[in-house]
Amino acid sequence: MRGEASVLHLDLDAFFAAVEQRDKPSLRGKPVVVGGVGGRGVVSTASYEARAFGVRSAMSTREARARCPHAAFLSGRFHAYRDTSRAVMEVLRAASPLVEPLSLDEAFVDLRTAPGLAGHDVAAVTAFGEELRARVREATGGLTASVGIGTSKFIAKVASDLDKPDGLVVVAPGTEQDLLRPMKVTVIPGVGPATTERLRRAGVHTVEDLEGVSEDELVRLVGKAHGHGLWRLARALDDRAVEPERETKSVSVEGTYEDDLTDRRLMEGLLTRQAGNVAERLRKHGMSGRTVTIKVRLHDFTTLNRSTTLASPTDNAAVIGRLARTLLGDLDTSGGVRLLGVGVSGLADWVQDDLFQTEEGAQPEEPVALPDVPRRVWSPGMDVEHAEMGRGWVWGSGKGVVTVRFETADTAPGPVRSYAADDTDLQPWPTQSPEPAPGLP
DNA sequence: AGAAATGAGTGTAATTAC
DNA sequence: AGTGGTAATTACACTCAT
Repeated sequence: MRGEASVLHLDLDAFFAAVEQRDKPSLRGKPVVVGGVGGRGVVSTASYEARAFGVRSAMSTREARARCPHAAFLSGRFHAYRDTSRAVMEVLRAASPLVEPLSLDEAFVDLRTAPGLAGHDVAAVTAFGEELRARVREATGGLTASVGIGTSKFIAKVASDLDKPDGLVVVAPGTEQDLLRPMKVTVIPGVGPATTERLRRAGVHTVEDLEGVSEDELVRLVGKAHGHGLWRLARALDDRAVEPERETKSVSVEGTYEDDLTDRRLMEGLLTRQAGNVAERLRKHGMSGRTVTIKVRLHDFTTLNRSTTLASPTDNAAVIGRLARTLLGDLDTSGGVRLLGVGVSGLADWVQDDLFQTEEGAQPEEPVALPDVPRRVWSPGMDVEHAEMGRGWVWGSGKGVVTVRFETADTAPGPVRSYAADDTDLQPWPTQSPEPAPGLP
């Protein structure tokens, strides 16, 4: 808790959907839903137009389609989100070097280290925040951001939610408790459905109610660390620093399949492939880890984890894959499996250079057939280029036909054409293969 | 010798956030 | 036709060593 309002939280409004509307003029002002488009997908982000129909983040895409059938349903374009995010973070760092990104669309900025910010009175930080919002809009081709400024991370984050989209709220020092007391306990970070339910049973609904509960009682209700933390946050006590660098503690890959898996050989093949992806990412970071974990979600949504720890860290795909398959062997998957995942934790930021540790002399693994998960070649929303029509994006595909709308961020809404799915005049754009996952510089 | 306390390490599940 | 992917934190149970 600082004496002055010098923590800023910035949140881009409906980020993924806003990027799509920027790059697809025909979708501006229309409902847009970004997320998984398959039968088991969930909504990642809904534009405000879609929210008006009750579409929400984390809702199943099926339900979103029921509520807003005329929305554009797009799988994501993570390269575009990552590039846009990078531009935003650069703007923030130019304003103050101490920036803590929380995700692609959110960051804390420490205003104590902002050059060109004379004082931290409410008027000064308000002007600073507005200037920052303008620069973000400038740097992103028109995306809006909501900003909150306060005496701590907690307050800044609550504040950025108060007037979104496209708003700014500064919480004057000393007014924090008045702001929080009438709010529901769910405003407190770390209070999700489970904690809310426990507190509800104890008759605690608001922050003010929470303030009336002793620390001992809270610890009894929700556990030691959480209880202590809640007791403090209920009083707006928060001295967490803005941390620009946070080290990775685990790397994992998981996937949900369109149909439940029943074939053990197939599951092993998929785990093997995931192990390869994890190993590749570990090596890219120059890291290795000792603990290998698999995650299995059964047909009934029961989720299991199994892990094992090596004597020394590895980044070897074959080692990770073999351990993953062994761990799967302990489980009863006869009812079918909807999700499989592989992760490595206990990371060391160096690579063990030990010949005995490598798989040099090992027998080649029995190659596992990978009846691959059908990869959607033309996913809705993806960028394409046509030999004659130029750049556009995939509206939809099926039955061997792809429908494309030809427009970009800099054009007017463009025409729609359909092609055979195997038409070589139509190519993904940009030509290089898409980025696997967001995360790394 | 044996019991008890302590702390590190491991494995699993639960919870949360974004 | 019901629920994503990645990561962090914590609780709790156990084992092992001292």
